[in-house]
Amino acid sequence: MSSASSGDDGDHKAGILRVMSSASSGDDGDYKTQKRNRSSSSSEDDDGRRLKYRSILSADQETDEGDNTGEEGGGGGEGSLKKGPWTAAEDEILVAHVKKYGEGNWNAVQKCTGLARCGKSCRLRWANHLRPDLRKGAITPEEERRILELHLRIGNKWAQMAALLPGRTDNEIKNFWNTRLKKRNRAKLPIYPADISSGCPLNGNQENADMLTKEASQRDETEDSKVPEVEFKDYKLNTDIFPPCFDKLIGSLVEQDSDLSHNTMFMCPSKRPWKSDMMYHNSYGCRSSPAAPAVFDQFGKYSMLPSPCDPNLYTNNQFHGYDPNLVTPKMSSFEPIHRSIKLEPPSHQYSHPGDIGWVDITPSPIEPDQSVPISPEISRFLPYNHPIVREQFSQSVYEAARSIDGPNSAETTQDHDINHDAFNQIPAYFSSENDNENQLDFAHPFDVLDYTGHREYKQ
DNA sequence: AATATTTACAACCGCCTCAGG
DNA sequence: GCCTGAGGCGGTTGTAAATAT
Repeated sequence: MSSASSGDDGDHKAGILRVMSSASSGDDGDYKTQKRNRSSSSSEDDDGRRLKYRSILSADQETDEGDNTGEEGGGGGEGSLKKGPWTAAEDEILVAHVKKYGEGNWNAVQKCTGLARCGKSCRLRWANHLRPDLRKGAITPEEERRILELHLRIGNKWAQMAALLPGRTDNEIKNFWNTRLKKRNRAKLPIYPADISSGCPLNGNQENADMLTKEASQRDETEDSKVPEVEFKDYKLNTDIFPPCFDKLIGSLVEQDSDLSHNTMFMCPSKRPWKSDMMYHNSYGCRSSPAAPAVFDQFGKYSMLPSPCDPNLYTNNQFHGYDPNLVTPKMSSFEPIHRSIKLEPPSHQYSHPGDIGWVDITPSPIEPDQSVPISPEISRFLPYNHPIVREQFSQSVYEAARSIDGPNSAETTQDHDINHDAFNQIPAYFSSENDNENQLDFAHPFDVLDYTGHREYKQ
């Protein structure tokens, strides 16, 4: 303990220095890491904080312990289940029980051991603290990046994130995220660093979540609890599908409007997955189809483009494209959300400003006679990465951008700094007929162009 | 030194899904 | 189809410690 505290001292100062310097640089800093390291270094096997917590609460705990022993004898009645911090003795009992009977059937713990804890509490205690495969200590920079990327993709799906971060618990990740969010909110920093927000698909997406679930289960099957480092790097636009300008485009959307990028647009809209839903809201609060086009190649798979929203949705400061039914004002106690939002199942409607009722935003089905950017016989059945398709698609995007910004601003496609309005014209794919998930991998870039009706490029 | 604020973390709560009867 | 219990998940709260003022 004494050695730990002397070590703490050094860390302490280093921590302060680092905080100070990082604060001025606007960086997140390692304050938390320092603090956590200190905490975890005080105890190898258990986290120091909990020990301190326990000792501080000793008076209370003593009586509890007494109650426990007395309870077993005195038989605490039904309703006398204990709450609050777990004691070492309770931990021992629970561990012994799990060793003997395995996980599950948590309600039996109380009956078998006399432990005055409800099944839920036992499960939580085991899962978050007693499991042997838990990874103690601070969240590493790699893990942090991973968390950011995952959150960007799937939102507040802590359990799914935990499945992809071996040794970390959903609670841990959630706490980490909330603290981080609060901090960055206060500092008026964007939630996601630019390199992540511009390189990752957007969250709140069921496909992403499902994909990650599969990923996690595959990881479970195949082993090893180490997250391959390669997954932390090189997130980039899938240029097999989209021209490089899209990278800028999406990045610029995130970056240019800090108000948009700050909180709202990436909040996960749903508390629960809706497995049966074929239509999903993306991070813009708009519905998307599972068959929406693949854009990014993270994890070697594809994610989704923003689904077709009314371009007007993006032009207002209030960002009306966000379905007010999707996020809750009680999202958290520290008000990370600035706008009126709530968590409810995805609606197939969105509230139009000024409208009392609801407006169905279901796009009209694409009419075959009007939506043929290029010969459908060719483009629609060519592979998405076919050179012809790529070339023509690239040209189409260029033309689309030109049509918005005018011919004078028509630099090269790659250099063109597509502005917010231009983004509104980004074609988004939508088809209620293409519900087959397999379609995802074959979503055709030109399908994307149909929706917005940019047909100038039609040859 | 005292007080206020921030941070990290554990634990609980309520809701949900699912399986079994 | 309904009910019930178990388990899972995400949101929230409470607390000590660390840090700032």
